[in-house]
Amino acid sequence: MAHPADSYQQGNMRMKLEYSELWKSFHDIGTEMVITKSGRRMFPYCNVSVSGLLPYAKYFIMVDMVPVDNSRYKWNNDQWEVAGKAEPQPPCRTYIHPDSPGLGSHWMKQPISFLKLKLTNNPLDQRGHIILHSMHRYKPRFHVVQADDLYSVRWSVFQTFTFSETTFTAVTVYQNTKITKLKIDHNPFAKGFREEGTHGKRNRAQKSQLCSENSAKKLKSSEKEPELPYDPHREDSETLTLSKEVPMAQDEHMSPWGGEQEPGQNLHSEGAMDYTNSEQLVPGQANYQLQRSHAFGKISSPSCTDSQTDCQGFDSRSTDMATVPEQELSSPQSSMSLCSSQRKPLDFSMTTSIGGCSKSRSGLPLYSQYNMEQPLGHWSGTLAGQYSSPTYPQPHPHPHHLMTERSIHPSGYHHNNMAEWSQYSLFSYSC
DNA sequence: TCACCTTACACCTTTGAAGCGT
DNA sequence: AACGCTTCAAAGGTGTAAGGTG
Repeated sequence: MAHPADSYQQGNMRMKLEYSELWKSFHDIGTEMVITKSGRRMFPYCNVSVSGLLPYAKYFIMVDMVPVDNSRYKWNNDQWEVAGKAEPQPPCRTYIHPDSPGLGSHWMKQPISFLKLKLTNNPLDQRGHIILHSMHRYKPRFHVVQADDLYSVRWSVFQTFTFSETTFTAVTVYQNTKITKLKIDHNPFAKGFREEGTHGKRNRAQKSQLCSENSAKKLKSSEKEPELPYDPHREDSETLTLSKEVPMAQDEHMSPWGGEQEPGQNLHSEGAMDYTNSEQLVPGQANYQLQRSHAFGKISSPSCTDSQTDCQGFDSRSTDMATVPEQELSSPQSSMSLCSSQRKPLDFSMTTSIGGCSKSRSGLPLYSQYNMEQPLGHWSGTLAGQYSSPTYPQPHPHPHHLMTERSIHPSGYHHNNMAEWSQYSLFSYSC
């Protein structure tokens, strides 16, 4: 009988997307996320729960956005259609959860909220927001890295998870009115636009009256309706009360995302990847296990967070992991393969971190970053932006907070050729 | 002309400090 | 003094609409 700790050593890391029913309801229509110059939060926002971490080990939890294809889109005749080739990708930025590095027990205690993650279309952004192109499609990618500090992150194993229902089109103005309505209905900040109350903006007189009404409402706060899933401080994972209010997810083939792109067109097409990478520094076996929260279209119970049945919801229709052969999913180290096997880096914003290089058993360098004394100014701020901003606490005292830029290469953590890698660190690189 | 973007705005929630009572 | 609760104002998150840009 295996020791309980063995399960951790075997890499039973799992990730579950919270509010997946809400995500699906958006996904069925074609999720759009507004991006602004000053940065805009996502709604629905990314909220995941993880399990299988070592309780007393430290982890970084990170998110980046990867393009789902190489196309630019336009909204025409009530549907999205390809409008040409994608623009060169802006500097890839990785949002590190401000609790990082945190103990495994901390991360597993409650769902991990990325509420404060912001998206921007400003390539000169200095606040560390994730830079995207409008009218392009992206998918959030979650990384779990066991590391004590930022310095050691680069040598660590990346467990990467994606959820197909989180795919979205970045827009500056909503294109699909159904999305607008769905956002208004579910986002408390947009309550003022709900039809149940008033229609659109009120004049000042109405506002004055409203203030009085609000005061009265506060006195009756105990009668307040339960709000939709928003509270970032909620410690339980009872997000599923929501499922009563969200339309049942439709089959994937009904989704506006479906059928528009072939796997082969996807720059990140995992299906074309090489999963035989054996050169990674993996301290132990690391299974890539995509955690599905529910079977498709199935309303799960609030208590299913850690249930076994919850772990069986893998559905080839509803997850991008369908592009990965199942045997690959269960093979050791395949989690890194997902990243490392991407032969064409999409983009890499330069780094000022000190050089680092890990070596495989064969002696080949794996993942390295090179010095740049002077970062390109408009690119600075990715990681340091998080740390230097008063919004984000400094998670760990480390000299490398002095870094002005440190972006995780979106396409991988494995390069055999150091010279090849180093050139990425000089300029933004697009394939 | 058109598609897309920026900006200002009204309306809303969240947050945290101040005040008060126990 | 410490704690908990309430109140209130400021900060910040929303979608909308008008105007700007290429």
